[in-house]
This record gives sequence, structure tokens and C-alpha cells, in this order.
Amino acid sequence: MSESPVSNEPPIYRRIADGLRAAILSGELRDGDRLPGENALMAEYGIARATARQALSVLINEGLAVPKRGSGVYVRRFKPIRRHGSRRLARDQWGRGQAIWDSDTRGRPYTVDGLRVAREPAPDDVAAILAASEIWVRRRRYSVDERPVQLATSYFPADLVEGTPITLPDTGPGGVYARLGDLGQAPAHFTEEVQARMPQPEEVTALELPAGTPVVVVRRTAYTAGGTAVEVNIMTLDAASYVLQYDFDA
Amino acid sequence: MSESPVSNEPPIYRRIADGLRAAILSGELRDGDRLPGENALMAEYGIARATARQALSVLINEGLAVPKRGSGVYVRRFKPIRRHGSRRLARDQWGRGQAIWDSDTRGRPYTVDGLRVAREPAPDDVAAILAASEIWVRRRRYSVDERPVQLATSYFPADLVEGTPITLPDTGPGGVYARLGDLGQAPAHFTEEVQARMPQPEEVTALELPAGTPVVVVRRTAYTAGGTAVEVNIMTLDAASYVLQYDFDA
DNA sequence: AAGTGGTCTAGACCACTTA
DNA sequence: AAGTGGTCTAGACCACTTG
Repeated sequence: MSESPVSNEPPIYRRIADGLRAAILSGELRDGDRLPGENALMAEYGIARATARQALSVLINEGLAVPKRGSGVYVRRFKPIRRHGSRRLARDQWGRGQAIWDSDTRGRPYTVDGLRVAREPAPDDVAAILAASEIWVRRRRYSVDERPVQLATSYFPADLVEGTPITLPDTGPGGVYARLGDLGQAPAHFTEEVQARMPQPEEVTALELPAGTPVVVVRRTAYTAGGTAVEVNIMTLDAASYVLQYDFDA
Repeated sequence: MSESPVSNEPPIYRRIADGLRAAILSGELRDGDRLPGENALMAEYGIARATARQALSVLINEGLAVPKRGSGVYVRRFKPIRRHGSRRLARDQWGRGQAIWDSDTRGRPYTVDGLRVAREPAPDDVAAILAASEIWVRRRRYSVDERPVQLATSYFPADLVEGTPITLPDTGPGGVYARLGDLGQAPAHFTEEVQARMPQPEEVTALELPAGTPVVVVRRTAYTAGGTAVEVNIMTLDAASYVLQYDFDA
């Protein structure tokens, strides 16, 4: 028994979703608050279970709510990390043996796990940029506040870094950029390309992403003063955890 | 009759979605190709309509497929615009009477519509940055290849721009930045803050976004050489239509 | 006219969380 | 034990697109 099937109104599930969204955006429902569940919506609106689920799925796919099995659907919490694009890579950061990351989290503890270093054949696009068919790859995952927030994969020309600490798990003080400096190939110029899209399943798993969360993909290329590309770093960020900041002059 | 309810395998709808995704990512199914429809999946896997829909909805919400009413579900097409963050705002661009946008589309035709200019009370966050309670607001929508790709809202301190062409629909050669220059308030430094999230319904409508498409929100603040904020510009981009590029030195 | 996706009902069983 | 969300079936009517 659908209410008034001829009318021009949006479907029931959408009207319900609109109401809940308004409550969230207005602050009537706050971070972490529990939304009316499937049973509550069925009773309140006299609809079938599937329709109630559909209404909730709208909010979940918009990233406004998070379902918790056996518990309920809750208003989502946010607290992004500010990531400085230009400032963070200033030479004095890594030139003094500081990890780049330190300038982002402002004291919040972070962890790195899943570090894997390997020599591999280069993917086509990376091979073209680095002008190398064989590369060393460094993969790892970053977490803040116990939650994974970023996957990163760095590529280096094998000929350049072979035998250096860049091929080891521990690259030493200042990290890979300091080591490139040791080789006389210090990065002087960076390009970052930023895209956003919905994640693939492996990314959902690795970053523990709830539905409705995009990822931001940052592809950074590091060039020496001579214009040679010495690193490509592809970072996949939980979009809900980040604000990217770039500063530049006219 | 669910197949083998005890097994540790993913649910049917997810296995079907995984298969279709693999076909898309491998290139077996190409841009614009038609996916097997609900009826085809029901027959092939012996499942109910709702389950087939659920499988397709996974791909749609991932942004990999687009449903077309009465026709089918199709592999999505992409062709992003490259937007240069640093270079595009170099003084010689607007200093010579060129619109900023010209440096992005490289000859692809673009259009602006929905331009509205108004004097309003400032939203709290903007008021704080511009140090002004009253502001002039310029809103407009940009399209490329007949498709809307960006919404933009610019805020200016009312005291500063009152009586200038910035309060008119046509701001003249070089646009608002040239006019700020006329006032002796030329922008010298910019900050862009980049975030990505799922769109709200009004944004879905205004940008004609298919499901599974995030938006990228860029908030740019323009500062004079003296450090005064003279413009806040909030841009909402169709994430599938853009690659943002930033260049900077170590 | 036939096929497609969009919405909805009325059930069912399951795994999980909370009390 | 009760309640919750997760998955699934088997129907139905609709609006829309295509041949």
C-alpha cells in the first residue's frame, strides 16, 4: 500500500533520509548520536524493513552515518588531520633529520606498520617518469589515534638507490630524502597531483573505511635541482581524516 | 535457499560485484560498455531481484558504473580536467587580463551560468577570516563539454569592494583579482585547503552527479602582501572531473 | 510491446552487540 | 534474551527507454 503513488513527491525512503539528514546537519543529532533503527522506522512510518534499510543506506553512503552491527546506526564523527603540502617539505624539515610526518600531527601519536621494501619491475606510468624499468618500492601504512589513515607507496630508480639505506627498512635520520641528498640527488622541486574517488575493496580493508568514505590519492613526484625525477610517491588517504593545505604566491 | 550459509565466503551479491569489478578494472569491460542487467544476473546466478540490484549497487556506489533508466547499467567514463594550483594563479595570468580558467581547459570550451551577486551577512567562519561582518558574495557554476563540473562561491569584505565592479555581474578584464589590484589590494599569497567527501543532495543536483561520485571542496584564501585576507573562495568540484596539481620547492 | 531500472511489501534466517 | 543490522527470497507495480 504505497501512500499516494501518483504524486510528484520523492519516494518514501528519500523523504525519511532527508528528514534524518536535516536533523544531523542542523545539529539536532550530534556526533555519535544514535539514529532511529530499522524497527523504529518501520513502526513510525508503517513501511517494510527493506524500505527502512534503504533510507538509512542513503545516509550511510553519504558518509553522514555509520552502521554498527547489533547495535545501531550512529552519526559519524570527524576530526581531520591538517596536512601541509608546501611547508612540510621545506628543506629544513628533513635537512635536520626530522620525519616529515611530525609537522602534521602536532603531537598526536602516529604509527607505521606493514612496511615492505622490494625491488620490482616498474609500473608503466612510474617507469616513464623515473626513466627506469627496475625500481625499489617502499610500501607502508600510517595510523593516527590507533586508526589507519594513509597508505603510501614510494618508487625509486633501482640504479640510483641500489646498495643505499633506501633499500633497507630503516633509512636512517632524515629518511629517504636525506639519503637522496647523500647521493647528491637532493629533491629540490615537487609536484603533487590530487584526485578523489571511491575506494576499492582492498583500500576499504586496509584503511578500515566505513561506507560513504572517499579516498584522496596524492601522487607526488620529487625532482632534483637538475630536473631529474628521483621519487614517485603515491599516497592513498582516508578522505574523512584529512585536510590538505597548499600555500603559494601570486 | 542460500547456497552454503555456514561457509566463510563473502555473500553472493559481493561475489557477483567482485567479478564485475574485476572485468571492469582488467579492461574486459570498457568505458561505456553495458553490464549484465538485473534480469541477466537473476537468471545467471539464480538469485532474487533484490540481490541482483544489491550487486549492481555496489559498483554504482563505487563510481565504477552508472545506471540508465529503462536502458541498463554501464561502465562509467572518465576524462578529468587538470587544474594547476600554483601556476594558474601566477600574477602574469590575471595581470594581463586573462581569466584564470583559461589555463586549465586548454582550449576545451567552458561556460559559466547561474551567476548571482549579492551583499549578505557573512557566515561565521568567513567573517572571522575576512574580519568583516558584511560581505559581497559571488556565486556561479562552471561547465566543460556541456557538463557542470564546479560550483564556486567567492566572498569579499563589503567595506573593501563596495562600489567597485566586484559587486557587478561583469567584473571587467582580469576579473576580481585585477580589480582588487586597482584598489591597491592585489593578492600576493594564497592558501588552498582541500577536502573530499560525499556530496549533499543539492550538490548532486547542481553538478548532475551520478551515485558514487565524491566532491572535492577547495577553500582558497587570498592575502595581500601586507597579510590581509581579501577573498575567500569555496569551490565544490565534481571529483571525477578533476586532477588538482600543485608545484612547490623544497 | 518488451525490457530495464526504481520503489515497495512481507516475510525469513543469520551474526553480532548489549544488557 | 532481546534487539540490532546483514543477507536473501518471491512476489508486485511503476516510469522510462529502446526497437
